[in-house]
Amino acid sequence: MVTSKRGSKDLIRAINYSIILNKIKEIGPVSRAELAKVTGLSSATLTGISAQIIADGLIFEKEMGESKGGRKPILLALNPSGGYAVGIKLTENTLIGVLVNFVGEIIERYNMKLVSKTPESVADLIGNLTEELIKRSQVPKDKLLGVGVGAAGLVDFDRGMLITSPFFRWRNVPFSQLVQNRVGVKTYVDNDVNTLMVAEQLFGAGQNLEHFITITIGRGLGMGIVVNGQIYRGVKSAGEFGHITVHSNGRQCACGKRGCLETLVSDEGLLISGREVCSEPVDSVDDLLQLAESDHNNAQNVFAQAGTLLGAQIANLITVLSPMRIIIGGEGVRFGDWIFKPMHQTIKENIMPYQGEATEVVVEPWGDDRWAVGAACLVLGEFVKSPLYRNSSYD
Amino acid sequence: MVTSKRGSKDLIRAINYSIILNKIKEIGPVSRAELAKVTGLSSATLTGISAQIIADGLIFEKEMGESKGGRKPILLALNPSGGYAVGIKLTENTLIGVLVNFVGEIIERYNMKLVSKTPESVADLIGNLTEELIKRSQVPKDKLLGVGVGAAGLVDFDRGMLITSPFFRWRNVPFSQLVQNRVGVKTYVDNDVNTLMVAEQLFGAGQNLEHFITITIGRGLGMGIVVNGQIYRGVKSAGEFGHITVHSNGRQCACGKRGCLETLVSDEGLLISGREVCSEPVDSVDDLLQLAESDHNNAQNVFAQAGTLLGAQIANLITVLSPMRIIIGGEGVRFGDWIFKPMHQTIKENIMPYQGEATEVVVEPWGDDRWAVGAACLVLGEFVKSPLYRNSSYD
DNA sequence: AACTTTCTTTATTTAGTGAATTAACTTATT
DNA sequence: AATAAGTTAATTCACTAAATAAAGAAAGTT
Repeated sequence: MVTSKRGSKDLIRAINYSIILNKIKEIGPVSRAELAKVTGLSSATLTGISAQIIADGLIFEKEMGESKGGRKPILLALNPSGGYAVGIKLTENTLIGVLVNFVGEIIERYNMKLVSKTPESVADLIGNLTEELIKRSQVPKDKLLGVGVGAAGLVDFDRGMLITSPFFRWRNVPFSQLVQNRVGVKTYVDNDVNTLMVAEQLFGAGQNLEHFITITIGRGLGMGIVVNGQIYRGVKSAGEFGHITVHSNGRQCACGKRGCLETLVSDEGLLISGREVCSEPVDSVDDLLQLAESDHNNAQNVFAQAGTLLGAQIANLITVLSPMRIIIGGEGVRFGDWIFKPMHQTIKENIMPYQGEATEVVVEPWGDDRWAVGAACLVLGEFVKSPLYRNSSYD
Repeated sequence: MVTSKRGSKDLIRAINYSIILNKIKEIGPVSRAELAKVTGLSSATLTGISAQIIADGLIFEKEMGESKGGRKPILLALNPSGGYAVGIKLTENTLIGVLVNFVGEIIERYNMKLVSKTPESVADLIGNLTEELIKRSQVPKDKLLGVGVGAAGLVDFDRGMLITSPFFRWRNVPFSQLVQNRVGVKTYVDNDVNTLMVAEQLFGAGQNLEHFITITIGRGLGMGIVVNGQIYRGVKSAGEFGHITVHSNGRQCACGKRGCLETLVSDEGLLISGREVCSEPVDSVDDLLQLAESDHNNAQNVFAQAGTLLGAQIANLITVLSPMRIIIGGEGVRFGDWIFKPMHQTIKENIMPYQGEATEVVVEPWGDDRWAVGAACLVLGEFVKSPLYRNSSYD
């Protein structure tokens, strides 16, 4: 009723191209014959389209398979060096950069300190960082498929606009355009949680899931939603999970409201709670974590209460959205059982008996370059995504 | 990444057929030339496909338009008598039936009392009701496009299964198949909130909205979600809004949990709350409503508190999902400002300053046959829906 | 009579398909 | 071991159908 991408030969091609590419990613290495079987396409079509994807460099004839009593199958697989993407996480003072290959493996890492914080100078520095990554990795420049940038704040992905940016006080900056002008390749900008989610979707715990949710715990409390294999963005930035109201007269939040979940479950929220109940000096959440691990009861309770609150809200999320999986990530993953044990317990107590059990809640191990890898996956995603969900046209 | 409907000539045709049919529904009566312009299809294609839709009886050449300095345009419009659908709402003791035309207008109404409550006898009675509706309306039988059934409880739409049914204690009943065998036309079964939502989507406040949410207040507290123009169902029945936990030690709910929103905001919830605070006899929510309207302070507070609770949860919903619109319907709409004024107030106080304002919350006027009309719209929706979102295949 | 706008017809292009063909094996038989 | 028969994989080819551009017909206005 809303979709209006019109049917054309190019669309057919693009759809089938994408189906085949995705199946190879999913079950490859795999023969053309097998692909024809699982996709329902004819073997003739498979010959044609696979030739095209090979010409595009995205897949290659990797090896011969075992014979099943006849000619040996030629197994097709994603070509790791078929293309590369640069991913950059924008933080308050630093650009964290990675260069990944077509299967999401990190080839090169490099960070740069921000000196000036105007949009132009940050875009320029991203250009420098991109060039540095390419130089160090010795990847041919024309194999760079694009640059992805992940940033905190409200982002209009389709227009590549940073609507608000907490660190820089920018407003409605057409950032992807700025970067694209500098680097000369297609550039995507998205909210950092969404970048992380795309990484999970392509190469992580979100693979082949129609619906899943990602929640990140760290400086803030973020959330991303995938519905029918595509990121759901709502009219204006869906997924502001951290700004759910849990206490109508709670702590003041930076968003302007009071009692947001984030004022209790986030680095700063935990820190404040910790200082309220600990007589020891608590300079950071890591201090608080240390206290908890050295058997400090009040510190443990701070994490436990945060976990309980988080669990209650996640349970409600499950009740309303019934996702296949909820993936928890972010720097806060290091709080471990102190927070996640009570969280799981509370989820269990608050979901519906039959309906809620269908959702799996997993805490993913965390690595510091995850944000940046996610940003790079924005680029890769555009190649793997179904054309129906893509912004770019093809006719 | 998930979608796998393969590209074929039939798919192109089906997509463009659907685009044109929808555009005519949206902006018709409209000329072929204008349709070509807004859809991006060639005029030749428009000639071909419009001829086909006319042959199918779904549109017709309604009238001539004004000349703009050349040949007068022939305006195409949906054909109200292009097809008819029967919609049935399953309640505890009664079948509420309507027959609607292709543009959703009610042609005939009829109800039947349930005598036996086995799946087979209910399916049989639906057959009788369908035949009665057709007889009375004098609609030619071959113009009946299908039968839609709306039921409370958990429904597996794709399989047409009633997983659980609160009124009848059925379990995993393949109900659409049972009815289809009896009536001989395509039959769809869905949760009643979803049927209502499809009606809003096709002919009501949800037209041309990519994302919106429907909330129904009545015997229960239901919710439906439309994302990208399609109903979002989750893994297991998304939208159990009534079973969000609001008080961890609250009232016992029929679902097995405690403190569900529904135990406070629903006919029964209001009734219990009313009895707790009113000395007068309160036999039904309508008694309570009467008391409120005759200036009974405690009764008014019962509604106000329910409205506040509801508003707080809707605000959180907006924060997380950022839908374009939230449509509130159901029998509870008659509580009017007693409940909706505090609801709106609380929503306002609890949404995020910038993000939340993008969502509009509307209370729709209620009619008793809405449920049944919605069920009929399940059938019509299958004709208007984009083939990409449809279950049925076409090759 | 000249111009416009709407709609249809015609020839062309192109993507998928089934059937036939070629390629490259394994297995049974002599 | 040599050969034939059978299998599976991949490609080639003729065919079909849907969109399209371009040309033409229809029906107006100026």
